Amino acid sequence: MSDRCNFPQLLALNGLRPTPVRLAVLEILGLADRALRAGEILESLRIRRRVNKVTVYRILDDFTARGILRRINLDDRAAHYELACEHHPPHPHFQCLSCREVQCLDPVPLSRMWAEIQGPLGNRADRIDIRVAGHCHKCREQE
Amino acid sequence: MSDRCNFPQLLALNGLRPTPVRLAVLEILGLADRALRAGEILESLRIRRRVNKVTVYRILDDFTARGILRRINLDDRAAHYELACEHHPPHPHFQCLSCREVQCLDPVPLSRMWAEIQGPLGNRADRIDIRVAGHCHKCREQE
DNA sequence: ATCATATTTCAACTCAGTTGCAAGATTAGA
DNA sequence: TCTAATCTTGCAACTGAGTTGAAATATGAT
Repeated sequence: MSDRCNFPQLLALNGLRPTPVRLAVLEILGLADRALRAGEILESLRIRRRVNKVTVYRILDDFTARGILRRINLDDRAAHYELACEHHPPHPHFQCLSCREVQCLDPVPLSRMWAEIQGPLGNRADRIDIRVAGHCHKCREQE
Repeated sequence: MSDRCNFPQLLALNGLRPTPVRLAVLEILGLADRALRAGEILESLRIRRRVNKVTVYRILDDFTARGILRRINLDDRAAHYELACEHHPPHPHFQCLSCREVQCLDPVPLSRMWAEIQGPLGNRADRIDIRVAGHCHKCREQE
């Protein structure tokens, strides 16, 4: 992802200054192969620089409101975040009930999903979050 | 639901005593037409009797672990709970982004959903939570 | 009735996030 | 350049939701 998105430009398009913390948040999420918790992002940031958690929470909220990030709610108490650029469309998440690890699954078009669900006539679906809870192949082997 | 489930029997099947708090939790959820937050359940309980929140959290955790209840995570921070008896199978939830109201949608079989998603080979899906965010017909009319 | 176990309570705590306001950085205008 | 307005970050203190450990109470079995 990070190799495909121009983060300074992305920020400029949103009228935001390319500050070190903002860029670092995007880079960390760009390099991750899974959705990260705010705490994980904060930890990564602190390896490089001194950052306050409030700053990170505010950046994450702001980015989510602008559609730069997607916030996903898994079973854990903490929300997870991932990039929401065109190279990374919405997709289901798989969470293993043994090791708690999160995997991103292939995207399913919203229209097909909405047809499958047969949502109430007149309602409009803007987003469909799908969370699969189960057991990953690694944990299943160990049983 | 409540007219179809025998709560004392349900508890007995799970080796649990039919205590007033446990029964009241089930009755409250049985009468609700939507998933409730722990706080809402606690509030309802306190109309009838003096109950400690820890008791309620422990009962909700225990019931969820035993499969008597389902815990669902919507966009709000607090988890929501609903009865998980055979008369009330898992189903997608629709949450309106304008009025925040939650609607229960018709159930979709797990196997069909898992096939649709094409989850990774070797992984086993135990549960699929689907949350649709959008705009309900009532709010769309007002636009 | 006595004892073991199950259930509920209490106080204190954690974790994830939020608030208000101060301090520092950046940009635009005089 | 200096200054003011604005944007961004930091700090301390707080909230809401849930958890912990241990004590108190209730219930069931003998």
